[in-house]
Amino acid sequence: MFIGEYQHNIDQKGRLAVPAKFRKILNKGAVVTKGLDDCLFLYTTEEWEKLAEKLASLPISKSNTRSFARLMLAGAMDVEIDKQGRMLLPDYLRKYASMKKKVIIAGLYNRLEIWDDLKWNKYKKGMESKSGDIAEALGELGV
Amino acid sequence: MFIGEYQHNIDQKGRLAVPAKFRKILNKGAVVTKGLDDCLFLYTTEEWEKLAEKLASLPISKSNTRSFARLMLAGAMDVEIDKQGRMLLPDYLRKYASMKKKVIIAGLYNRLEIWDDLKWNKYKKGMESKSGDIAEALGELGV
DNA sequence: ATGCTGATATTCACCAATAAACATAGTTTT
DNA sequence: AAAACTATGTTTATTGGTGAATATCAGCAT
Repeated sequence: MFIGEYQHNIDQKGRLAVPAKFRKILNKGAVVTKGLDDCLFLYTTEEWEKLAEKLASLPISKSNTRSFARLMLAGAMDVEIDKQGRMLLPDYLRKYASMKKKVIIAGLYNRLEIWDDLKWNKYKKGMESKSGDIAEALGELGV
Repeated sequence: MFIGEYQHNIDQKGRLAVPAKFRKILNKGAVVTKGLDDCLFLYTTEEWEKLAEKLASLPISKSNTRSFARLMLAGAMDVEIDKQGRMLLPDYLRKYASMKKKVIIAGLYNRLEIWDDLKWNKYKKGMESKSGDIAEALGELGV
């Protein structure tokens, strides 16, 4: 499904061109929402509905699951891909993820993540320095 | 499956010709990922799917599994073998493995590894001098 | 050796995707 | 109603990916 890392620009009107290879699948409908680590999550409508149900069924008694569900559910917005393959990112989401112009679109199998490019690169640097742990984790997954 | 060591060149557009004997099997689709020791891993789509499913099913609520999945999934890219037997390596992966032009393609049974030739030769030298220790370690594994 | 075959390397030309500027229609404001 | 603004759509230029053609090289057979 979604895979890879892509760099794209947001235009003056707040529109973002999605990588050409993902357009077909996203044309049926997509949902953007506030993600974790200051990025945005983008799901197909289908995937989103699965997730939304899970979120809605979380125990409302626990304060942290409650706020996590709120973040994702209340922050969500359905977006359309226009004829040129762009989607309009609402202002409040662009602000949430502190996006200026250059953004990174990252494929994470069942979702896309949209990052401000500076944040992405910082995050990645931090991660790659820990690659020793990764080797071990890979072992556990049977690679 | 994959076996042998081959030296190939990356062309101006970032394309790499894969050894002719592997084309047939890779034609169905392949995935390149960030490997260990600054090289790239190349899997058949089939092999990759197994891993990706596992990664995607990790809980997104935990910060370290989240970043691990990000690194592996976003770091991967699905590639196609064109009619001339070449595949396009995305910029960010070539940078990751610090590849210029000459690269080594090494068969490791269920995956291919792609190395910058300089790194490969350094690495190999280091290994060969340690081969005594390695032999002992193998003994412990019962080989 | 010579010529043949298949594989790799390199170059050029074309087409599709992206970025950016511009145009239009529909709303809101005064 | 006119001006300004917003959202959406269109056009163009540039970039980069894709395909085709040619050249080079190695292995093999005659």
